[in-house]
Formats: sequence, C-alpha cells, structure tokens
Amino acid sequence: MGRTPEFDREDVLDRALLLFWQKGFHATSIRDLVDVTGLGKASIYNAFGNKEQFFKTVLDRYAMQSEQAQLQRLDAVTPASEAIRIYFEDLIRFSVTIGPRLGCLYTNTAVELAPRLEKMENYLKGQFEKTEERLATTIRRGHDDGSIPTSVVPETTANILLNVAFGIRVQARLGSSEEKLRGIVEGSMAALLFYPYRSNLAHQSEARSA
Amino acid sequence: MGRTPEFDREDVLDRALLLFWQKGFHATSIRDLVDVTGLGKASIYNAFGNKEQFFKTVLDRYAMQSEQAQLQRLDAVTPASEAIRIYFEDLIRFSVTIGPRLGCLYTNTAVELAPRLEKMENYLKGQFEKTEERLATTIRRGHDDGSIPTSVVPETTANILLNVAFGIRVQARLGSSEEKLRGIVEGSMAALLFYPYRSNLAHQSEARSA
DNA sequence: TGAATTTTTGAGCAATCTGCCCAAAACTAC
DNA sequence: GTAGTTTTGGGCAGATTGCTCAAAAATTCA
Repeated sequence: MGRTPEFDREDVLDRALLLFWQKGFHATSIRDLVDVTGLGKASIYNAFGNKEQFFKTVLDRYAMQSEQAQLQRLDAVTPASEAIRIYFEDLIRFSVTIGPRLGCLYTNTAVELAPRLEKMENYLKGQFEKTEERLATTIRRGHDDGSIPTSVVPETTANILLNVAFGIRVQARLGSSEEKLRGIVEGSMAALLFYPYRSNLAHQSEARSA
Repeated sequence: MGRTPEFDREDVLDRALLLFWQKGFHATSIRDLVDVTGLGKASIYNAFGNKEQFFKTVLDRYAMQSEQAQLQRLDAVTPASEAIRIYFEDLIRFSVTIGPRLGCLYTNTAVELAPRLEKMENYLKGQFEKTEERLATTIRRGHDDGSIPTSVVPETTANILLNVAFGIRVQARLGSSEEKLRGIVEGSMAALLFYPYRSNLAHQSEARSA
C-alpha cells in the first residue's frame, strides 16, 4: 500500500557508497548525494533518515560487498597459505580496481572519524577483529595441512598480518600501484609465514648471531 | 614597525596543530580554531591566510616536530638494526603518547584528502619517500656493520617496513595500545630483518617444501 | 608630536549546510 | 470510484561555513 518508490534502493546505495568512499563523510554533502543518486532531498530523508543514518546504511552495504563477504569462502581454499594469499589478492583488487585511490571505506572512515569513533567503535572494530580471528584460524589450518610451519604463532602472526593489511589499504588510498602492493604482500608473507619466526623469544640476541 | 602581534605564533601553531591532528581538516572549523587559539577570526586570516594555507603551515610545523626531525639522528645509532628499532619506537611514542587516537597527521591527512590529493601530493608523498629511502640506507648500513644479513634486499625491505609503519600509524589512530603496537613492530622486524628472505625468488615453491 | 605601518576588533557578507515541512502526485487496498 | 498510504518536488528556517571590510589600537620611525 502506498506509492511505489521510483528508485532502485540498491542502486542508490551503491552510488552513495562510491561517493562516500571517494570523498569521505564530511566532504560529502546532502547536495552531492542528491546529484549522484538523482533523488530529491525529501526522498533521501524519507528513505534513509539523516546523513549519519544514511552513511551507516551505506557502511552496511559495503560490508556485504567487501572482504567480509569474500572472507568466508576462503575456508574452502587449500592449502591454507593460499587462502591467505587470496585474501590479500582480493584486498588489493577491491581497494584499487574499483576506482583509483579508494582504499578501504572502513579504514578511511575510522581514520577520518577517529575522535567521534566511540559511537561506531564496536561496529568498525568488530569488522577488523573478525578479520584477525579468521586469519588466525587459517594459520592454524595451515599447521594442519602443512602449508605453514607450526613455529608460526597464529595469534601474533594474524595480528601482524592485519597490520600489513592496514598498510595496504592506506597505500591503496594514496595511489600506490597494484604491482607495488602485490610486492609488499609477497614479501610480507614470505617473511612472516614461510620463514618462521618465534615472537616470544628475544630476537636481538639470536638475530645478531644469524 | 607596526603593531606588535599579541600572540605567540609558535604557540598558536601548536594549538592549531593538535586540533587539526585530532579532528582532521574538514571537521575543524574556523570557529574551532578561534576557540582553541584565542585569536579573532580576522587575526587568523591576517596572519595565516585562508583555512587551507593555515593547514599547510600547520603541516610544516608538524614536519619539524615529527619523525622527519628524529629520522636524521638515527644515522648516529649503531648498530643499524637498532636504528630501525628506535625509528619504530619513536613512531609509536609520537603516535600514541602525545594524545589518544592521534596517529600520524600526514597519514590522516592523506587518507582524508586523497581525492584532492594532487595538490599536495608532492608534499606528502615526498615525506614518505624520504622515510623509505632512509630506511633502505639504514639497511645497507646494517649490511656493513653486520647487524642485518646481506640477503635482506634494502629497497624491497624498506618498502615493506614503510608499509608496517603505515599500519602502525593507522592502528594508533584507531586506539590500539602501545604494547600491542610494540608487539607488531617486534614481530615484523624479526621476520623481515633477522630471518632473511629473498624477495626475488618465487617463494611458493620453496615455501611449500619448507 | 605626528606620520606610517601593522594588528586587532567587531560587524556582517554571501554562500552553503542540514533538516524538515507541506501540498500534490502516485500507488494499493477496499 | 474512494480512502489510506507513501513518494516526490519545492521551498523554508536556522545554523554554520569561509571570508572581508572599515575603523580602532598599538608600535616604530622621523
């Protein structure tokens, strides 16, 4: 009952998503959203509430399309080390191929809105923690299938890999080339996963002697 | 000749710096700057030009205080591996200790203003490239003094270390604890510098067999 | 003391912002 | 058709934005 909306909700969300992704939250005005979606102001407020609510809806939309969605299917990839490589491969593609200097919307948002982050802290932080846990799980799987040495500590290494991912996302935002990012991933994985290290040992002494 | 300014320029710049650092460029209004500096609107415009010029002046101020300044004295630290450790130590302290969730002003700015980055692209990118080059130089020095295995490729590894630094800066902005960041640095350095890897070899084949 | 120069001050500009309201249009259910 | 419901377009209100201008205050030099 009631009038049928003239717009395709998902299409509108995708357009708004790309704009927020490019320009960030503050630099994107309602006027910009009107222009890019083709909707009237009233339609936007009617359909999505105010700007902040709209943005949050867009974040949800992003979650569906982003790594979180792809992350699940990694469980099926063997060996586990290859799953991690594909995770980074997807991360790079998603951050660079869709558009130049996009990076990761979550990371961009977290950096831009860090001071007022307490509101959506659980939201964003949960996403990253989920990624980290899944990386740790994958490393454990790598212990089982033999693709990752058992000397690689899952939790610590997942933590470090997440940090690598943050770096990739930022550098993608800064315009680094796909090749350069791929090289970083290769080198990081080689060092972290394939040449085992023991994080709980004092590395200074043994390193010097190496 | 002329009336003496009533404010201390450096003090004003420091206050403005901290505000921009916390809130970012867009979220910081002239009104905010008036409040935090104690100057009148017109005084700000008279002394620093418009908002964008003011921000750029603040960036210069930041450069003097930030890692760039500390980076130079690292050449005196021996062994070279210890210089790299101190670089990260300083980075963490600077990103966390001064204030919560600050991170790195350059990185925050680059992420927030990525779309319009062409203007100050040379400015920011130059800073990061300078860091990367100095890391590479330090690694070469490590080859000489024996603190870093010669199998560690300077350029590639500097590239990856810079990526680690980006991750640290972002996670500092997101509120990660000093200890957590320190663990990431330790693990990354151990894997990258002390367990040598050879980035120009196909690591898949040899890794699998390891 | 008086002229020149610079900063401060306060008022105010034009433009934009978000958010909301209202009447008309369009659609569904009866 | 009629009633009820939702979308739509236009426009309004209040606040905020970045910014300017003219006059007053303070300092230096002659």
